[in-house]
Parts: sequence; C-alpha cells; structure tokens
Amino acid sequence: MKKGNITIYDIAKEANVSPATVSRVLTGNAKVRPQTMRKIMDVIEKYNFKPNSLARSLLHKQSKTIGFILPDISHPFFSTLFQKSEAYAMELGYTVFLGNTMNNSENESKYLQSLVEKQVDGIIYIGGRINDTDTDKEYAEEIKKVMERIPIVFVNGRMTGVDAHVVRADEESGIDKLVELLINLNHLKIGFLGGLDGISSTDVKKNSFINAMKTRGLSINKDWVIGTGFNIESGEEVATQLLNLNERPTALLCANDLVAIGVIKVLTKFGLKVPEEVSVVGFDDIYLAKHFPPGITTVSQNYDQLGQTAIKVLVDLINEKEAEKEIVVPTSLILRDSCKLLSDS
Amino acid sequence: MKKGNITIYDIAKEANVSPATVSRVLTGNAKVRPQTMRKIMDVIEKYNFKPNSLARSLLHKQSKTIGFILPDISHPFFSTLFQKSEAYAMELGYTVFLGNTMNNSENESKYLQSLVEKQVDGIIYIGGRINDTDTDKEYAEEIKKVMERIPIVFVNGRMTGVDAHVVRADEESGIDKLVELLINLNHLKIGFLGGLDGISSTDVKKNSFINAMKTRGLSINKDWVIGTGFNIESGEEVATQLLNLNERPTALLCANDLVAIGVIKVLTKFGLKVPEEVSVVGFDDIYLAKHFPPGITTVSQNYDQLGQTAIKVLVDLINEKEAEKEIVVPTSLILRDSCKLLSDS
DNA sequence: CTGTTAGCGCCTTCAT
DNA sequence: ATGAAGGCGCTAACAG
Repeated sequence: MKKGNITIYDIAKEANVSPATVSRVLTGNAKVRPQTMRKIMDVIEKYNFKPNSLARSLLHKQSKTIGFILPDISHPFFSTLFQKSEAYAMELGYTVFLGNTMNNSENESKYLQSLVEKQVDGIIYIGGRINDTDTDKEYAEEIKKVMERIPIVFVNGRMTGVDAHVVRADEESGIDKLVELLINLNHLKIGFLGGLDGISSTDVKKNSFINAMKTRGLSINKDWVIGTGFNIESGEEVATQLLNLNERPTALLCANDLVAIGVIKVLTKFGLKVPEEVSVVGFDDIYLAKHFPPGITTVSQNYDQLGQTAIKVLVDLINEKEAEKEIVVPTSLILRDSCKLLSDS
Repeated sequence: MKKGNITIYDIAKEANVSPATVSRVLTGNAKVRPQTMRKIMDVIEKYNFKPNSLARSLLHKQSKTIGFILPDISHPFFSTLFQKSEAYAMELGYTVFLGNTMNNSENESKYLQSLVEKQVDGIIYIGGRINDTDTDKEYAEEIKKVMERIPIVFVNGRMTGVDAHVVRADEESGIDKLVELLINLNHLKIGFLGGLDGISSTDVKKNSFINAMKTRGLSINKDWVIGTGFNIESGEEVATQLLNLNERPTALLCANDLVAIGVIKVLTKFGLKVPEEVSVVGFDDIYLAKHFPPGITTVSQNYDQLGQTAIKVLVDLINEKEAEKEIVVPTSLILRDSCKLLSDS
C-alpha cells in the first residue's frame, strides 16, 4: 500500500480509469457507466479513500464551513444556542469552527483573522464587542473589513456603523411581559437587577423595563436598579446590596436566569422566602431555570428558532440570496414558581 | 480593485516582485531586503490581504486544525472541558472544529467522516461510543480506520480493540475519596445513584464504589444502587424510587453533580433536609455544584489539566513525538455543605 | 460515457 | 536577495 495520502490518482490507476472519472463518481456530477462505477467504488472502499475537502474547497472557493464567535461556551445560553445552530448548520452541510473568546476582544480579533484565513463561508457573531452600546471604532473597522468578503450575521447584537444582518430575540417584549405579569400580581415596587451598563442587551432590557413601568404608571426607584454582571456571583452581589436598603422592592426582575439564581440564593440565605416574600423573575430560560428551586419564571429566547434563523440568514447570504436585514424572533413567557400574587400590604 | 480573492500574485504584481518573494515575507522563511519587504507589506496592508490557509494546508499536508467530538456541549462538564482544551489548542496555533453529537452514534460517524475530509490534524474524542463498556465492533472498526491516518486521543474513555492514547481523570480514586469522607462522617448506609450500566464511566465509578465499601468492611444494599442517566431529571427519578423504600441510606453518592442536584431537589421537596437528614455528594465539580444549595461536596476533574493534557498528547502525536499511552489526571475532593457527620443512631 | 488538461493559491526547490 | 517553475488534490471544461 502506498505511503502518504491516497488520492483520486491512486484510485484511478488501480481502477484503470482517469482521475476525472473517479471525481465523477465522487461528486455524482456526471454519468458513469454502472460497471466502471462499481469498479471505482470497490477501489475506493478498499483503500477507505476520502476525498480531500481542502483541495475541493480551494477550487470551489467555498469551504462549507461556518465560524462561530461567542464569548463563553460554558454559559448555558450560548451553549444551548450553539447546539441548536450547529445541528441545523450540519443539516445544511456545514461544519462549524467554534471561537470561544472569553469576552476578550483580542481573542475576537484573533479568531476573526483565523476564520478568514481558514476561508469560512460565513460567520455567526454573538456577544462580545457587538454588544457594546458604544461601538469601538477600530473593532467596527475590523469587522467591516471582514464583511467585505465574508457574510456575518449578528445574533442579539449590533454595532453602530456596521451594516450587518441581525437576528435577535425580542427582548423588549419579553421584559414587557414580565413587568406586566408582576403588575398583575399586584407588585408595584419592582427592581431591575443584573447586567452591565454599556452592554446593549442590558440597555435594551433596562429601557424596556423603564418603559413598561412608566406606561403603566409606576415609578422607578433608582436604588433598585443595580447590576454588576451576568453570572450567579453577580446576582449574589446585587442582592446583597439590595438587602442593605431600608425600603425594598417586592419583586425583582433579573437581567438573566443566572443572576436570578444568585439573587434567590442570597434572599433565601437571609431568610426571605421566594416567592412568598419576594417575587423574582429571570430571562433566557436556561436549563436550570426549571430546576433551581422554586423554579424560575422567565422568558424563553426560543433557542431553536433563534439559532436556525441565524444559520438560515447566513446561508442565504452565502448563497447570495436576499435576506431580511433584521429578524426578530419572538420570546415567550415561561411561568414557574418564583413569583406570586402580592397579598395586600 | 480586483474582483474575487486577492492572492499573492496580485500583491506581487502591485509591488513589482515575484510571488515567491511575497510568500517569503508571509512565512518569514527566507531573507528579504528590508526595502522590498516594506514595499510588500504596504501592499498587503492596503488590500488587507490574508493568505489562504486552505492552499497552504494542501501543500503542507497539515491544516492546523483539531476536531472535537463530544456528546453534548450544553452539559457543563463538556463545555468546561472544551473551553479549557480549546484555549490551549489555540495557544499552540490550532483551530477547533466542534462536533456535538447529541450522543448519537450516527452523528459521530458523520463527524468522523467530515473531520477526515476536512483534513484535521488530530481528533479529541469524549463520550459517546468510547464510553460503551461493550464496544460495538463496527464502531471500533470505523475509529481504527480513521486512526490509521489521524491521531485520536480519547478522554475519559476507551474501546476494546482500539489502541488509542487515553487521557483520563482518576475517577476511581475520586470515588474512593468520597466514600472515605462519608465513612469518616459515620455513614454506613451509603447508596450509589445515577449513571447508566454499560457506560464505562458509570461502571468505573460503581466498581470503585463497591471496592471502597468492601475494603472498609461495609456492605452494599442493591436497592440503593440505581441509575437511569446523567442529568437532573434522572437524579429526580432515582431519588423518587429511593423514597419508596422502607429502609433508606443515610448518604448518597451520585454519579455526577447534575444527578446530585436532582436528588437533592426531590429529597428537599419531600421534606428531607440535606445534609441534616441525608448526605449527598456529587462528581465533576461543575460550576453549579458550588451554587446549588446547600453547596455540593464533590470531586473535581481538574478540567484545566485534563484538557491541556489531552491537547498536549494529541499535538505530540501529530508531531510524531512519543506520548504516554495513558495519562491519568488526578482528581481532587471539593468540600462543601451537602454532607454532614451522622449523629449517633 | 470517458480521458486530457488546466488551474484553484500557496510554498519550495533550483537557478540566477 | 530574488525569480521561475512545479506540484499539493481536486474538478470543470473541452475533446473525443
């Protein structure tokens, strides 16, 4: 058996045909006499030959490969979204490079470079720099340069000055639904916890919260609007701050489920029962929201639809089809047991 | 500006040099006069040229790409391990394809195929078929075929008849430490919950549990050894079964942290306090173990070391260096608040 | 239906 | 220090 890689030439030789014919059975792009076909297939089988897709890609100028840039694959929101997206991409014949940036812009740049060099056909971008409310000019430039050659779809983000296609969950209406729910449960004193100013998803949610409150004639207490981040620890932090206040809200809307979990942990530790004494709601509907006691009422981002839509738009762009510039995926309220009717006070 | 992709030819033309010289500045493999160098660099910059790594790979016969096959990226164990591994791979100049198989052997085959065709330099394989205690012959064959050309490293798994390099966490001793801990806390009636027979990690843990118990002169009650899976739901399931028993263990060792969480949920719901009335321990030290009340005592798989070691071995194999056939990464006991000294009974 | 040929973009001798 | 040429593995056009 020949050393090194087996190529269609080797197969061709052994089957007494030309490389072109081998290529034809490989691609199915032209008719081959069943006899020769069989002969070739046998040899392919015999050597367990697999065509080199790099060579193929070089020729076709497309690699059937998609790059994913996201900040933290160990965060359930991203991993679930990735999972759904990747499954759909695979159905469409694409394989996926994952760039996990740890929310570090240098890493984002590195991956962007690397994906370009690796000739990915398109890029899905979630989190990181596309979530900064104040877009950094250089970062925007960098993305724009890449976009001149490779389509990029932003998920739940945007950059000023960058005209990318966007697929996003309807966070505004999600928050609105939560506020409405809490108000229907007689809560008037509602706080907003978690997130970070300057990160667009936080700003979107916070604004939506403020609007929802004002629209319904409720006022906002600034002491009850605090955020230091997106994880459980930061939920614990803000809850602790809240406990030091003289006057406290009766319901807490959290920037995401992890924050809600942190908040519930601390409240519970301090003897405040959720939902009996304080109502808490989250956002995202991660796997845990269902399982963390008492079960967190939240808003689902409809991962399946969000991921599939993103991939669909990207693939359309890859194939130079028209695609809507911005697609908003609906969110849905998921009722569980972390909030409760406020009995008269 | 030229249509289509910019190549070193375009750069060469504009800089009045030969493509070879452009290539030289790109790779740094030969000296170029500083003057010409500068000139070329300017043109490269001007067009924001990035070399096509597919072409490069085709030539070099290596793609600087690693494939990852794992069953479920939304499971914190895998996502954390992946994250650590990928970060290290990137340091070494590798980009990573992620194949998320949903524990489906057909998907595993597809990815295996795809990774071969994409000419990955090596593959990290975690979970899925390499965790079946009874190796399926055909699956083993398939892997062996791939291994003839591409090095594969198994993480926490093995297949009979497949002579792959293995990097694994020391699950045996991890379990032993847990059993010892529980016994030191005066527990004699210990159950083992979760996991699935026929999955090697379960078998390893269960055997280690049995050994640890026997060594210390404790007997095992078969009714207390039940498992239906690896997630929270399955923890809930087995805990429910346990509650129906007349005689119940005082301590529960769970196959992993998610199972432990499910178990704690159900026990708590039934009014049994953890750790006051039942002690529970988990395995893996996922992010949640710390946060799920009361804080789960568990065993850490040392993700960083496990991931890095796996990548290191793989890269060594890629570079045709020697590598140990099996490397065992130590596990460490993480003490939290889910178990407690059993007061006299 | 099948073979021949050229070229995708790059790098690496071999000359100069 | 630089240029010319061939080839990595594959496929699409062009012949036949």
